[in-house]
Amino acid sequence: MDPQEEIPLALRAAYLMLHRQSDAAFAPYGVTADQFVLMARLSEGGAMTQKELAICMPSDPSTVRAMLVLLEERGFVRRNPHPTDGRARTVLLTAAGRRKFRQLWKAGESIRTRAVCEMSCEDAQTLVRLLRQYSASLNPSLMVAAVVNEG
Amino acid sequence: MDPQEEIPLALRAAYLMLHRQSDAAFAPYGVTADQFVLMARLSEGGAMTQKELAICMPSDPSTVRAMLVLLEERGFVRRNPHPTDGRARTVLLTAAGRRKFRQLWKAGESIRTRAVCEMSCEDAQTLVRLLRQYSASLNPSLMVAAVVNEG
DNA sequence: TTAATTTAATGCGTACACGCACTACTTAAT
DNA sequence: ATTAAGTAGTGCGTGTACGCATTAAATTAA
Repeated sequence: MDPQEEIPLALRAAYLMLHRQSDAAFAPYGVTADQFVLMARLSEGGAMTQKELAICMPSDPSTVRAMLVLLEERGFVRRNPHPTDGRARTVLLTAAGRRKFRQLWKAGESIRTRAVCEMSCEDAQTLVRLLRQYSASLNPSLMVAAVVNEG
Repeated sequence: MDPQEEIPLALRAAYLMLHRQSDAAFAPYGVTADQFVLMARLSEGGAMTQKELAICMPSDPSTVRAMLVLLEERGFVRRNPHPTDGRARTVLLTAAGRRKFRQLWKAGESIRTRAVCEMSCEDAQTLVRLLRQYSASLNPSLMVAAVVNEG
C-alpha cells in the first residue's frame, strides 16, 4: 500500500502522543503544552504583536488571543499598546513568565530525552527536514507558484 | 543547535497545517478532518467497540463518544448493544455513512496528491517510519521494558 | 483630502482533545 | 457465592483550533 497515504495518520498519531505527554509533563506546573509553546516563542523572540506570535507558533490569531487572555490573568504575559500601530498590541513575558518558563523547560527535559535516546541525531535531522518539506508542500500560499508553472 | 529539540515544533507545525487543509477540503461536505479519520477507521475495520475505535484512531474515548453522538444524529453511524458484553456498544457505518465516506475519500485526494508530488516514495516511507519510531519512544506503556532493562 | 482597501484585534459559535468522577457491567479472587 | 478489582461508556469542565463577522486603525487610490 502507498506509503504516502499513511503519512497523515502517522503524523496525527505522533502529534497527539507528543501533545498528551507534554500536557502531562507540564500539568503539575499548571500550564498546558500549547501555553509552553507560546511562552517559548516569546522567550526567544522577545516582544512581538499577536499577529506575529500567531504566525510563528503557528496558530490562528483568535486562538492566540484566547491563550493570551488566560496567561495575562495569571501574570505570565503582558499586552501593551503598540508604539506606532494603533491596531496592534505588543506581547511580552513578565518576570514571573520568564521564571515559569525556566521551570517548564526543565520539566520538559524528560520528554525530549525520552524521545531522543531512541533516535540518532541523523534520524532526527531527517525527520525535521521531511516534516518541514511536508508542511511546505501543503501550504496553499505556495500553490501560486505551482499554478503559474502549470499555466 | 540540537536537531532533536526541533522535532516537537516541526511536528506540531506539520500536523496543524495538515489538519487545517483537511478541514477546509472536507468542509463543503459538512464533515471535519477528524470525523473523516473516524469514518476511515470504521470503513476498513468494520464494526468495533468505542474503546477499540478510540485506540486505533488514536483518540480519547470521551472524544470518540462526542464525535459518535454527532455522527449518529446525522445518520452516518449506528451504535448497537454488544452481543456478549453488556458494557460495550458496537459501532458501525450506516449505508449513508459508507456513501458519505466514498465522497470524502475523493475530496481528500487533492491533499494527498498535493503533498505527495513534492516527496519521493522513499522519503515518504522514511517519514512514516521515523514518525512511528518517535511515537513509540514517547509511549509510556513501553517504558516498563526500559525501566526493567535498567534494573 | 476623501474614499476604498487592507489589516490587527475582538467576539461568537462549533468541534476536538483530554482528565476526572461516576455508573453499570464483567472478571478475578477468595 | 460473595467480594474485590477491573473495564466500557457517560457527563462535565477546561483549553485549543478554527471560521466568520465586526470594529478600529492604517494604508492606498482617486
